[in-house]
Amino acid sequence: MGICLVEMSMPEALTNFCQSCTVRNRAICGDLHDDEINVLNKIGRRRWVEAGEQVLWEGDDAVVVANVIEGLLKLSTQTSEGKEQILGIAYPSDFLGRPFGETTPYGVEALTPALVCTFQRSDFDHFAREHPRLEHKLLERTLSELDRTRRWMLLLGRMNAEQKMATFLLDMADRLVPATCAPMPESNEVMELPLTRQQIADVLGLTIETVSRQFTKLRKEGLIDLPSRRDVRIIDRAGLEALAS
Amino acid sequence: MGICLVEMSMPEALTNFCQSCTVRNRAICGDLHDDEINVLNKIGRRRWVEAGEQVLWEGDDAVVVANVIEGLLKLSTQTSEGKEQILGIAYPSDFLGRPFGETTPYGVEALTPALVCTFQRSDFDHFAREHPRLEHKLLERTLSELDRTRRWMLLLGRMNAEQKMATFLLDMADRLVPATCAPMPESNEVMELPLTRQQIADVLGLTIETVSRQFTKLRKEGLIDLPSRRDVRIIDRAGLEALAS
DNA sequence: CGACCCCTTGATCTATCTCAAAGGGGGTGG
DNA sequence: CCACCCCCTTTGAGATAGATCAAGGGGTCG
Repeated sequence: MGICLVEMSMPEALTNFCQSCTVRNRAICGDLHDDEINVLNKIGRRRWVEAGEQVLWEGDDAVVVANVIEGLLKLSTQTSEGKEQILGIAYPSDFLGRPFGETTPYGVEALTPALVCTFQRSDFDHFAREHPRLEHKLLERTLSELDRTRRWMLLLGRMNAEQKMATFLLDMADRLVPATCAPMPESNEVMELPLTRQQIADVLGLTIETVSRQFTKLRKEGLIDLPSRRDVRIIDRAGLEALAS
Repeated sequence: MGICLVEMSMPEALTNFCQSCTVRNRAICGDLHDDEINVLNKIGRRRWVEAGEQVLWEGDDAVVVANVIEGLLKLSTQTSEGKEQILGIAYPSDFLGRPFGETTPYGVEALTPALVCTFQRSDFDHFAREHPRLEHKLLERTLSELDRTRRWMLLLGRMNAEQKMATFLLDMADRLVPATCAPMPESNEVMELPLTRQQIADVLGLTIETVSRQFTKLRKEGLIDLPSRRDVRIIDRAGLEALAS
């Protein structure tokens, strides 16, 4: 569908990152003209974060927002007792943080090494208000994210463990494809999960043991294969879809 | 906080509803100038819907969007087996529907008699793209709604029935106040729930029996009083907050 | 007055959680 | 290169919160 460029290793001395940004066409900056991009480039800063590194802290004053350029991150929050709920996974071109807000409403942590393009929120807010095309892109993205989040509410509130797992696996299979430049959904392709069993549990509102048992169950039923801890091969997509219903 | 006008019963012969709209200052049209409002007024249509009446159907082509002027509505979706999950409650000044999208992602049904200001989505999209101030308001509203929805994910995924109920009651107490023009949170004020027990269950991802038992439990513990089916008096707000944690 | 709907309460069942212990797999240090 | 260790995962056994099934109560409306 979209053009999927291989990242060029540019000499980092080049100051205008945006010109060579691999996600520019998909991210919210995609509709800006070159002169506008140049202004945005001046207020943004690229940063690599390691897997496991925290990028945004829940409850902090919302001082930075960011665009994901490469890698995967998780958005999460927790109860006062420390039970975690993962609110979503951020993929390349996704937007992070809370523009026009006082506090960051969720924590963000890298699941893989990730490259993010960060902005001071005040700079970003100011720029956005002056560039309706950027605000429009952000609006479309936020509306889509709201739809996705609401669909996940149905999973959390009304599905059993089996339905949750099937839905999760299909969702990952769909979303991981564009993120990894893979060809079209070869149903029997192996996908590498960016999440541990515990993190999958935190996405689905389950415990790690239940997730593990469901993996085993789906494998024994011949719907999936588990070549290694992190890898899953979907053998019977239609079967999973029937479970996810 | 905000000014809370008593709705004037205007002669409906007046064609420019916007000029006297009780939610105009709070809704997304709030920042428009008079001439812009006049254009918007021409493409919008006011409509009363009865309690129980469906306004938007999940999965339909997204042909209309709307603003809530008066009354309360529920947004909901369901599993293929028919289990319902309520995704949120829409209050006066809230926005309904999916601008810039193909299909309506959730159903909308009035909980009370409600007055909505509807637009053909194509008209609205067109108008919005030409009026950045309106798009900005819509963006802010969508961002807030996303935050709220994500907070609810923590409830659905990681809270037990007691925590869900306490959180629900506190949330309703907070949100019902501005909607009903009541004075400041007189903690011992009775609030009239706009939801049946079944609908509360559908908000919280529980069954009606569990909701009923939790109501009884909270009443016996002296945290709330239940003067009638639909009425709740919060007796011990701090106690509820401790449970909601 | 009766029917209907919504709500409450009780009894039982079960999906999932909790607690516990035993595999691997991969990396590190000897 | 091997062995050990650590962490993640799997599996088992038992406990339990909430679901399910069932029955009865009470308010409201025709």
